[in-house]
Amino acid sequence: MRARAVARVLLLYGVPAGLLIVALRVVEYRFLVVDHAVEIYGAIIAALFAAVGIALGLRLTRSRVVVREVTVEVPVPVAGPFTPNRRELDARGITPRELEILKLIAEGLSTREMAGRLFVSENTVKTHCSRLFDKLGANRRTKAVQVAKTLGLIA
Amino acid sequence: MRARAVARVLLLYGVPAGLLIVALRVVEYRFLVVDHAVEIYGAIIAALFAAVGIALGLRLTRSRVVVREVTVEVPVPVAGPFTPNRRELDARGITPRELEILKLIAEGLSTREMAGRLFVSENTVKTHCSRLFDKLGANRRTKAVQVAKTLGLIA
DNA sequence: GCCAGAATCACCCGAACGGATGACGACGGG
DNA sequence: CCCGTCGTCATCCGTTCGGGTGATTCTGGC
Repeated sequence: MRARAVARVLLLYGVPAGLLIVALRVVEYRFLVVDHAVEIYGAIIAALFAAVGIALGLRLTRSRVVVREVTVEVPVPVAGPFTPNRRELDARGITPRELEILKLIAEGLSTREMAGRLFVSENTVKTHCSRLFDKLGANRRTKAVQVAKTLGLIA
Repeated sequence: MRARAVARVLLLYGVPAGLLIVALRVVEYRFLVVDHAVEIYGAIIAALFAAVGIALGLRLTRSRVVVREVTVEVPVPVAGPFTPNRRELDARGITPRELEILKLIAEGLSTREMAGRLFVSENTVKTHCSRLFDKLGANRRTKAVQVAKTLGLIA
C-alpha cells in the first residue's frame, strides 16, 4: 500500500523531472551552441538510454518478484533459552565479563548504573565498553547493541 | 499528511535531480573548455542517464518486492510484518517523525548520521530525541530503545 | 481567519560518553 | 618460572548527548 503510493509518486514526479532535464538541455543547447547540433543528438540518445535503462530495470525486477516469495521464511523467533552464539563470541575474543557489560548496555543502563550493579568502578565499566566497541566494530552504545543483536550475541 | 508525504518524496527525488543537472552542467563546462570532445561527452551523459534509469527501475521494483514480502510473510508463525502498536503510540502522543527518529536510534545512528539521512539539521534531530525521551520516560538512547522494544513500538 | 499541533532550527550548558594510554594483581599454561 | 590473558582502576581530553528555552514555518481543523 505504502510502497505502491511511493512508486506512483515516483513516477508522477520522477519522469517529468527526467523530461525536464532533457528539455532544459535542449533549450540550453539552442541558445549556447547553435552550431553543435551533434550534442542535441547526444541528449536524445541519452534520453533513449534512460528509457532503455528504466525498461531494463523494470523488466529485471519484475521477474525477480516471483523468486522472492521463498526467501522470506527465515525469521523464526521461537521461544526458548537464548544461547549467545559462541562462534561469533570467541571469534571476536569477547570475554564473559564483556558480554555481561554488553547485556547491561542493551538494557539501557548508564555507566554509573552498570558500575553499581557489578560492584566495580565506573572506570572499569568504561574500559570494558571501549574494548567491547573495538571487538564489535562500533563506536557508540546503540550501535554496539544493534551489531550484537544481528550477530546473535544478545537476545 | 498525505500532501506532506508527497512533498517529502518530491524533495527526496527532486533535489537529487537538481543536483544531477548541476553536475551535468559542470561536466559540460569542463569538457567544453578543454576541448570539444562531444562524443565522449555524449557517451558519459548516456551512461549517466542509463544508470539513473536502471537505478530508478531497481527502486521501483524494490518497493514492489517489499509488497510481495509482506503478503508472503503472513503465514509465518510468530514474526509477521511488524506493526508499531498504535495504541501505545498515540497514547503517548508519539508523532510519525518521532517514530522515525526512534527507529534510527535503534539502528545505532548518531545525531549527525540521522540528520544526514533525514535531510534535517542536527538540532532538529536533537529536539525530536528530547521529546521522544519525554514520551518514553527515558533519559538515554539505549534506555529509549529498550523501552520502545518492550512497548512494541519498534521491531 | 485564527489556533493548535507538527516539524524545523538555534543556542547554551553541564553531564555523559568515547578514545588513548598506563598500570597492577590474579590466574593458568607452557 | 615466565608470559599472556583477564579483570580491575586511573587520568586526560575532546566529542557527543541530554535538558532547557525560544522561535519560525506550515498545515489542518474549527
